[in-house]
Amino acid sequence: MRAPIALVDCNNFYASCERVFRPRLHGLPVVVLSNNDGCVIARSQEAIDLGITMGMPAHHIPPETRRHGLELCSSNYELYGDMSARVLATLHTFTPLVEPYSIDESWLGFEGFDTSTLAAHCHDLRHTVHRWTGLPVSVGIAPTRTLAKLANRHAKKHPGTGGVFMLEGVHHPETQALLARTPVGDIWGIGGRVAVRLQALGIDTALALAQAQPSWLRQQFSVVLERTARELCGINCIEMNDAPDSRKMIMTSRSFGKVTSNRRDIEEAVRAHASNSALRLRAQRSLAGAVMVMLRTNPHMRHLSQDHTRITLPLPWPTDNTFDIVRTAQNALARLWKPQRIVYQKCGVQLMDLVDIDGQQLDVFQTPQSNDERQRSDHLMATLDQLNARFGRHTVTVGMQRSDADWQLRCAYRSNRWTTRWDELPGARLT
DNA sequence: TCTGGGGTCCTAGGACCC
DNA sequence: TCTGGGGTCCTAGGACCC
Repeated sequence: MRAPIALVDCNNFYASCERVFRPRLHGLPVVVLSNNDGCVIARSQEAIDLGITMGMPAHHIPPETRRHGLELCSSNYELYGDMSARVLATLHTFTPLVEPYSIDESWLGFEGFDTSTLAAHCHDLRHTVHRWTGLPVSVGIAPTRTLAKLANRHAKKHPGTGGVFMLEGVHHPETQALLARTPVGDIWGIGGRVAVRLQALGIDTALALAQAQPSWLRQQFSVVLERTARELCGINCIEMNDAPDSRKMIMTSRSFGKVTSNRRDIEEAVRAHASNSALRLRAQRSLAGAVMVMLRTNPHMRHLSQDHTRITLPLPWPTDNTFDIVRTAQNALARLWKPQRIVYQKCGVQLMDLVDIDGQQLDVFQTPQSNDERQRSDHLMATLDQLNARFGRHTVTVGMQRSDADWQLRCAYRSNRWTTRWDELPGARLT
């Protein structure tokens, strides 16, 4: 087969991260909750076995699971992000072609590798990642990404594989058998809606989808499904891209710790989200052309009046300046604000029309910013970022942003940020 | 009391133009 | 009776992913 693709995926990533520095959690059911301790977003195998499902609201977790030693964790993205970077660094020692896909998954390319020893190479990779980071991973190897996803699931499900599974050629009986066993809804790229429609047409396994006429799939569904079907046949439709493009939009949104109709609180949250989006914008060296502010009530509280509203305002010129972005976001909020008392649950600030900082182009209607202004702004932002990096994220903020306000997230069960904070480093006792 | 956040891509349909 | 047609751009919404 042509140069295969591997998918490396950390097993139960967030739950596994929680265990690395707290060995007593091994063997216990561990659950990681979303922001605001809202719902379940990760589970250890023991928690899965207790029937705790993905997305289950925290207050629906059956109380009897506590008897089994259930450990609840608030999400600790600082820890997960750092652990993810360690895994990535390890992967780079095994192949130059590494394309991060999500916080816990990467695609690996093996151009020029000897395929007869590739599986052994990946077993070595798996052991090394575990030794260097403490995290268990699974590896699926196949001619296309869609097949690598299937191979990875197989590796994870069957301990006999030792955590690494390489799909032989597409026409190999073993591959055909795997496709025949895979429900169509378990294929990467096929969600609930499309799965139901496919099943109604009698296509209920990966094998049936692979055997369907691509042009018919395109006509009945979309080019996306057509590509998926081709990938199942071993035809690569998604090229490797190890230099990921920068983001096309940047969004920061959070639920409030407590629902609120207090305008001052919401203004404060909007300032914080706008500042955070601007920081991420500078990190990827882009400028934004517009700001969108979104405000939403709690859709689960049907007895209260509902409001889901947003507005987009242009920035005076493409900018990464926190002050300009915060000011525009505040103006947007003022325009959105309704005089009736509405209880809001969430707000967000999205930066749009992003352009590369080095290749920016002005719109005919935009006021150019003088070089002088531009330099002053760059200098100010660099100083702001340095202070916040050195002394903590909230050292210098635009307007008031209290860290203990009601709108701030709840996170009652957060573990230490073991690897990124001096005052939270793990300790060892010598006996 | 209590139900996440951040992305991408595709498509349909409206506005507008000639 | 009978009211063009085709291209492009933009936006909103759907679907999916982790």
